[in-house]
This record gives sequence, C-alpha cells and structure tokens, in this order.
Amino acid sequence: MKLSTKGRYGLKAMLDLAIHHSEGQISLKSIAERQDISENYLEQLFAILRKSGIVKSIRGSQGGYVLAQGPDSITVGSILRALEGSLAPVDCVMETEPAQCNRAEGCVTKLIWKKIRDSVNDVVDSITLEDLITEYKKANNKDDYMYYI
Amino acid sequence: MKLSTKGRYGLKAMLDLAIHHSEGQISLKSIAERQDISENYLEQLFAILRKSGIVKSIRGSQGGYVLAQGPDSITVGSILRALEGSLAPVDCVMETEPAQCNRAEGCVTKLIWKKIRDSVNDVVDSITLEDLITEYKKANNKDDYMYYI
DNA sequence: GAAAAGCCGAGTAATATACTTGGGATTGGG
DNA sequence: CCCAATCCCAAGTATATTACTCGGCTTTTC
Repeated sequence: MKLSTKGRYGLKAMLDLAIHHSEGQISLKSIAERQDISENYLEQLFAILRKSGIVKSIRGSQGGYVLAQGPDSITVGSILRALEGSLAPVDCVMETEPAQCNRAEGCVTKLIWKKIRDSVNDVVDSITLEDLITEYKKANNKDDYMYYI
Repeated sequence: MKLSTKGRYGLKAMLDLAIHHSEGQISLKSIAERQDISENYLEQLFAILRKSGIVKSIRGSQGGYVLAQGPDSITVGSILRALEGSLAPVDCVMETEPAQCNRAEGCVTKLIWKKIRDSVNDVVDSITLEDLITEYKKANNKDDYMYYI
C-alpha cells in the first residue's frame, strides 16, 4: 500500500512549482536542485503531468513549467492519480475500467476495497496546492521560503 | 498504492476460515482449493497470521487452523496490517518506527500522508470478520454458501 | 506405520521501480 | 545567427519486490 516515488516526488515538485507560481515558468533543473530529485526522472513525471493538463510547458531557453490553473484549483488527488494511476487498493475497484474478476458476484472483500478507495480519494481531493502553501507558510513562518518541502 | 496478494489472499482465506468457524479446524488445503490460491503460498501467509496471534494451528493429521478469537473480535485492519505491514502510504508516517527524513521539519506533504494513513486505518479497523460474514450471507442469500469470496 | 497435515528455509521467475543515457526540437540572449 | 538552456522522447538497465515453488522435517491421527 505504498505510494511510489512518482507520487511522492511529483507532489513535492508540484508544491515547489506552486510556491514559485508568481515568478512565471520554473525550470525542472531548479526544482530538481531544491528538492534533490534527479532532473531526468522529474522530466518523466512532468511529461505525465503535462499530458494530464495539470501543468503547461514553455520550451526553449529560459523555458520551464507553470501550473495550468491556480493553486486553489489543483487538488492533491488530481496530481497523485495522474502520476500513480487509480489510488484503488485493488484493480477490481478502479474507477475506470476495473479489472474483471470471475468471482465478482457476491464478492464481499470488494466492499472493503471500495471503502478504502473512496476514503483515500476523499482525503486527497479535499486538499489543494493552495492549502499546502498555506500550511507551508505557517510551518516555516517566513516570507522567503526555505524551499524544503 | 496497491495491496499485494498477501493482503488480498490473506483476507479471503481468513474470511473462508471465519465462515467455517463452527466446523473446528480447517486445513489450508481446503481453503486453497475453494479460494484457488497456492497452498504452499498460503502456508507462508498463515505463518505470519499465526505469529501475529490471529489464528491458531493444530498440527498433525486432521489438523488445520482456527481463528484465535471470535469473528466479531478480528478486524480487517489487524489482518491486513499483519500481512502487509503498516498501511501508511509513505514510510515516514508508519505507526511504529517511522523512517527518518532529513527534511521532516516543516514537511507539508507529511500531513497528507498522515491523513491517508488514518483514514485507511479507520476504514479497515471498523470492519470485523463478523461484518463480512453478515454481508456474505446477505449477498448469497442462502445457508449453504458458495464459498466464493 | 503410513498418511495427512503443519512448519521451515531456500531458491527462482517474473514484474515493477527508479532511475540513466543519448539524443532531438525549440527558443531567448549575446 | 549561433549557442546554450531548456523541454521532449524513447530505450536501456540495475535493483528490489513479488509471488510464488521446492524439498524436507515434525507432529498427530487412524
């Protein structure tokens, strides 16, 4: 039941991007340095995020990434699901195209997997990047951030 | 964020065992056949469950396993955590000996991981094997069960 | 005493993860 | 106009994990 580095790194990087939202596009290189993540690996994560419509890219020198919407419109859930796929604990209860199971009729454990899925989704869908920025400012109690996330 | 077969098979097997609770000890062979799980693999899972005090074994011919407590006292959470380890989505928020992180101070994403952990635990700790048996009887609407779980 | 069960440790094939590598395309600044 | 910075993309790879299998021992009933 662990999240992979995709979700963990991806969310950290997205929060970093959100914190720098007002500065225009931000290069992956700078995010990678601040968050101590492989830049090449981050590229792969941002390719997914871009295709999901969560970030926009600006190519060329001085290019980078920007949030596609305001931080208050981007939920943690949309980021995690983009990167990790469904957060369902078992494939048979994935939101889209659930895996077929020959014993699905009268399957009792499925009820549990659905409850877990829904409760995880409820948590992550209720938190936006804006919320995290607020928490971040509170925790670090300063205006020039330490960039530690 | 997927559960492994340990958790999935283990819970199915435990529910099977609970359904046959009144019949005394049940052999892994019969559970393996009904649930279509490798018997050798089930052995490993039940070794864990036994060491966790969730089931008791009876050795020798005609031996098998029995629930260590009544189905109403065994939660899905205790079974899943025994088999899967902590259900925390990230090691830094495991209930016991959380992984140390050099950026733990002011870490914002950690708040999310804790919320996910707690909500998953709340779900699985609120469901007992007894609850599942009840659901099972309701879904299958008969007294001699199909044993499909 | 033989068969049926649990117990145990080691081995292994397949899969997934977490990257790295090497290049190509685009664009701003000198 | 070139070049460095940056995004873009596909493929390769080392490591770890998963999901088992295998072989043999121990205990107990019939």
